Amino acid sequence: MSGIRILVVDDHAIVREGLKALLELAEDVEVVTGACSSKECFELLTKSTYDIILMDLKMPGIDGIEATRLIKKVYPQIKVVVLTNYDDAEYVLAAIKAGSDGYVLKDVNKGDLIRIVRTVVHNQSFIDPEVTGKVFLGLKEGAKTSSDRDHFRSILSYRELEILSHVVNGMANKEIAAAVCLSSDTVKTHLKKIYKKLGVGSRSQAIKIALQEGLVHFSR
Amino acid sequence: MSGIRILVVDDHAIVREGLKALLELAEDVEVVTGACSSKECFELLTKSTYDIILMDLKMPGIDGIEATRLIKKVYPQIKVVVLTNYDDAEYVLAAIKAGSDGYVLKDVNKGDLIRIVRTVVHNQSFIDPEVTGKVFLGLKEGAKTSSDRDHFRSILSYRELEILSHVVNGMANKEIAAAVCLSSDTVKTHLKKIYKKLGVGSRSQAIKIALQEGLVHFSR
DNA sequence: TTCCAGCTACCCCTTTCGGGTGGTATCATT
DNA sequence: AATGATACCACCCGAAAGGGGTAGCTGGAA
Repeated sequence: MSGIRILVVDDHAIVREGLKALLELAEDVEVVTGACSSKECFELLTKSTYDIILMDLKMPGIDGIEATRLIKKVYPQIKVVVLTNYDDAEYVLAAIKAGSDGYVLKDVNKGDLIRIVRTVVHNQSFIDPEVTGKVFLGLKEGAKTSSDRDHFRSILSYRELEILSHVVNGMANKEIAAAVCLSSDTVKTHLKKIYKKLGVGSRSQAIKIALQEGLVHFSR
Repeated sequence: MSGIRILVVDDHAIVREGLKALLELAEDVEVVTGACSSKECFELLTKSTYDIILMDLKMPGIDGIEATRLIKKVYPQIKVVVLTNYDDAEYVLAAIKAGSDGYVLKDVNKGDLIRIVRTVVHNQSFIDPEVTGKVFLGLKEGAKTSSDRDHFRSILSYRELEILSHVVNGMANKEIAAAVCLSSDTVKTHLKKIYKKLGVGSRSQAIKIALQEGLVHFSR
């Protein structure tokens, strides 16, 4: 049988060429072609056929999600694996809804990547374990365009967010108490709840989550 | 004459392996090694020597600017080329101030990349034409840029930055001690110095400064 | 009505942090 | 030989933070 025909779509030449070099090390890979944009990708698809497409998300013009949707509409038999830096539930869900057959973070190692390509070509979809947790969280909260951010927003009360924002901005409990006119004991009580809700055990971990999820921001 | 010894520092295996595959196509390239972090980069530098380092900017822990500055401090003869997606004047300027010998965007094509490597190794610095315009613009816009950042960067030692990055990522002193193989008393000593240098009095304030000034980043 | 979530405040107790001081060792520079 | 910067370790002490629990007060939902 002939090998796997792969098309790499990424606006960075280094990633394209790098992936090409890597994937062609595998003996069952027949041809790897690169496209620098969704547009070029479509042009190539009219000229030749491929078994699988590795698709970047962030690209000038039509992005990877949109491109995936269009490809699966016209060529449903071609597998599309999204290969990206972003692990937000939003992106993963969007990619899946767009019909992609896989979602892999760019920090995958090369052996895994080749295995994943083979897996997907054999009609099994694949989602990077790094992101599955986030996806399930997002799905549980409403199966809409929900993200972790919405999740945490909905479980932290206004008062808690207020206090959390002061914590993020480097204030001590006593200072927070003065700022919001509470006893510092009450601030501590709120913080205990915040930590429990965020699943952390310290101020600095709470700060990390709060900033990563965009719950609060630095106030200059 | 022996070939050019290259070290690639990037947290993405694909980029590392890709660059390696690409660069080794050149006949005058002797060895290309990959490092996934600034930390690993420093470790490799103690074991072997390189002519040139291709350095990513955005990395967990100590970032590329910081790493460049520390490398040029200890090994001024090694060339450092920043290889990144970002074309902001700020980054370019920071890279230059940190002592880098080149600044190249990741969408460079492979032929150019190899030529640039040779150019830099022969003591000529190189800035991607794509970004030079922006830099001049940025310079004209106002020399106000981020002098604070440069200030802090230059006064924190490698060890201090390493510990600070763990703090930012939510670790307690005891955990940091275990992670970097120190006594927790030593970690505390370092932290006291860090606070003094940053002009803060607590962990959370240090986190805020560190993130705002871009001294360290979250590691996923 | 009852029930619950949110907000407030206090208790006790342990661990962690931060400041201060002291010391040793290394290395490059002076 | 001396100096300064860096890294390392140790002790003390008081302050801050964190974990547990209890409890009164609201207002809205079941």
